[in-house]
Amino acid sequence: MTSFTEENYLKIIYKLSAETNSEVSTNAVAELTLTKAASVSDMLRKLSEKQLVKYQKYQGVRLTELGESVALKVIRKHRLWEVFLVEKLGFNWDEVHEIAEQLEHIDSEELVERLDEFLGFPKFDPHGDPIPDMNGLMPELRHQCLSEIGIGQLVVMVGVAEHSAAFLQYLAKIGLTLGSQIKITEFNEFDKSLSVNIGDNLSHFISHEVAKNLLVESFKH
Amino acid sequence: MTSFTEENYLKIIYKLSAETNSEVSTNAVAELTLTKAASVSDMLRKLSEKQLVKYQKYQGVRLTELGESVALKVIRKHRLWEVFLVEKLGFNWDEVHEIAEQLEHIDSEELVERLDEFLGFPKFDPHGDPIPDMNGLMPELRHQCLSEIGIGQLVVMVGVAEHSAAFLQYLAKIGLTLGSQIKITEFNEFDKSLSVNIGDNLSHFISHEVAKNLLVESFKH
DNA sequence: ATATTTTTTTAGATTAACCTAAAATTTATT
DNA sequence: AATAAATTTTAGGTTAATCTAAAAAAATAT
Repeated sequence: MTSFTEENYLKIIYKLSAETNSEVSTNAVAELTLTKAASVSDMLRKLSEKQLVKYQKYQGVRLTELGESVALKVIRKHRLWEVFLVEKLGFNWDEVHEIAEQLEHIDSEELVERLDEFLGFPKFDPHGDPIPDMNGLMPELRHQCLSEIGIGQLVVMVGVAEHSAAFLQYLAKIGLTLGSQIKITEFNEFDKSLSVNIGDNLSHFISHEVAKNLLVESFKH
Repeated sequence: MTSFTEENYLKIIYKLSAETNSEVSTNAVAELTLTKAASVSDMLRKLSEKQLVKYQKYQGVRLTELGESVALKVIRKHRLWEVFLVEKLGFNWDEVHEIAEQLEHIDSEELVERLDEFLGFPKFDPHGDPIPDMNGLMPELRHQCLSEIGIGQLVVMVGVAEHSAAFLQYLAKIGLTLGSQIKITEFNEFDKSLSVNIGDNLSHFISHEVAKNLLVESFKH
């Protein structure tokens, strides 16, 4: 029904319009699909014919309900496979993206639902990203960026807003993983950098750039 | 390096030449790839340029060492994923083929080796087919067809020579699975049909057609 | 040994997904 | 508001994998 390539376009349009909450530009799609704008134009016309997107020439694109449900199914598969790779096969969280990019296109509803059950119906993937259910419903999120948290507050790391292997490896190196407890001990006005306690003892310096990409929730005992 | 399609051709050429132990004909390949002979000719020329097969026009095709190693890697992945689907996700043995046909093309050595370990380094898939190791080495086989076994001998079912869902479901229905103990109690000359005891009690009629497709080993206590 | 049939290959098209270069449209700047 | 700049689309081409129809080679039968 939908090809590997079409699914990638839908997934990327979904992500871009989730960020901006409005029409997505041809160039933005071209950048993430690693193709040229001309190719994107072609594909948008085709996806539009298939009722997967709403597309007006020169006016950007957005997903239809149908397109969104396809995108969410791909995202569901991607995140479930990431859980499998980390929880069952012992991969690190910075090693699973490329493999999941392939696995997300395996076409079998039965497989997805059995995998979900096998994994214990996880609500979040190894990066803290929410896993939509079979109807495309996302678990509720109430995270904030670490950069928005005040001094003294105790929070728990629940996700990352940036997924590059380099960033993920850096976090692992300084002892930050999902579930880590963080308390801000110092805030430096001039560069917005932070000093934090990670867990009980480790004290660490965290740049604003990093803090912006750390998703946290207030600690619940 | 090798495309999805190329891998399928190599896999099919491997299977056909394992059966006949000689050059494989264009038509035979066309039948299994569900394409036309003309398409196969094209692809064989291409695979030949890539040193994956040895191909002389009008003289059939066989795999090179390189081609065989690619084919064996695909077969390894197919069979490991089948074990995963049955052992971990609870699929029946007649439901896994199509899904494994997709999973076998996922490209990650690391994934295959970790999956192998996760599954406990199985030597056979859910149909009793041998799983080549990472170097393409197959576990040794010493099975016979049930049709070659004499009256009174106690054997264990270790595989099937036919993989259709219909056949597999039939076996499940009469209580035959890998590991079943079988003793032939009667042989009927005129149609070569058998009466057998399955396990301790079940007595069953088995046609020659079915017996030919049941792989057994003599029972070891 | 020649003729017929079958198999295989070549020639020429098609489709999906991409490309470059040129044209059209929108956005930004004076 | 008119022009310049940026973005987007169209036009025309390429590649991988397929097809049909016709030609060539091999196998079979008289």
